[in-house]
Amino acid sequence: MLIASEQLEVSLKAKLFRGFGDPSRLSILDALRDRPLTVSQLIEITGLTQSNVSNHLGCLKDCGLVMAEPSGRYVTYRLSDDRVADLIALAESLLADIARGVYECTRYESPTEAQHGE
Amino acid sequence: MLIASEQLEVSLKAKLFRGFGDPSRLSILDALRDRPLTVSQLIEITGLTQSNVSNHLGCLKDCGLVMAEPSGRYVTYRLSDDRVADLIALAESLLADIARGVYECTRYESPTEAQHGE
DNA sequence: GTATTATATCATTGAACACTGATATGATGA
DNA sequence: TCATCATATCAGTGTTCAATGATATAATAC
Repeated sequence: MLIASEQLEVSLKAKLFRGFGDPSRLSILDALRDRPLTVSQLIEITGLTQSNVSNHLGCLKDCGLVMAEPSGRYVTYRLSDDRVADLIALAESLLADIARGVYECTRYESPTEAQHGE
Repeated sequence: MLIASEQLEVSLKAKLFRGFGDPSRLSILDALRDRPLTVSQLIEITGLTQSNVSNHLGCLKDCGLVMAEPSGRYVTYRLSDDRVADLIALAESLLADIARGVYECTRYESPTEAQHGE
């Protein structure tokens, strides 16, 4: 049985993973792997709305996954640590081998979407 | 702007991360880092209910993160790939440096819990 | 056979949270 | 000053999904 301090650590780790666990946030992080980008650039690359991007960036910044650097009217965001990119790369590598399984992991989804599996 | 196939890949990656993004699932994966365990052992270690553990194991198995090995009345689970443990280890390493930020990433949480911030 | 143990499944419920739209802030230029 | 541009914030809404409780399955023991 886990003790309190362990639960807190697990909870923190889970929260960190959830930072990567949303398609919008992940596409933002993904874009920032190549180079730092302004909010406008992120909006164009991801195709998300301005407020949506801004909300997610706020979360990612609070979580320490990205850093903001304002200059004039623009704010440039970059990954705060190389390990953020490493985590995504490692996940990609893992995913390459288990993609089918993840794709079919639809037990919590709507019946309609679950039909996509083979 | 992301094209369809890229969105699908991002969506898959996000889903993979969400496998790690719940405290219950993460504590199960965490426990399995040391050694394979039966469902009963996981129930005892994590303190979760039987149906809860079983539900999460089902998801983790569908997603390819763990493997099940039935023997008699027992089912032993193990991590399906070393990179699953690697991902957790990398996240721990990253978390060690940005723990404060993640802890205070409360923008989507209740006002009471948000008070923890500085 | 019945009882018990180990695990899985399923429907329901409630909370977390992603998205939208409106508005606010803050910088630049006329 | 006012207008515009880039970004941030916030309230409202809808969806996702974790947790629970009940039930089902399947193996062992009696």
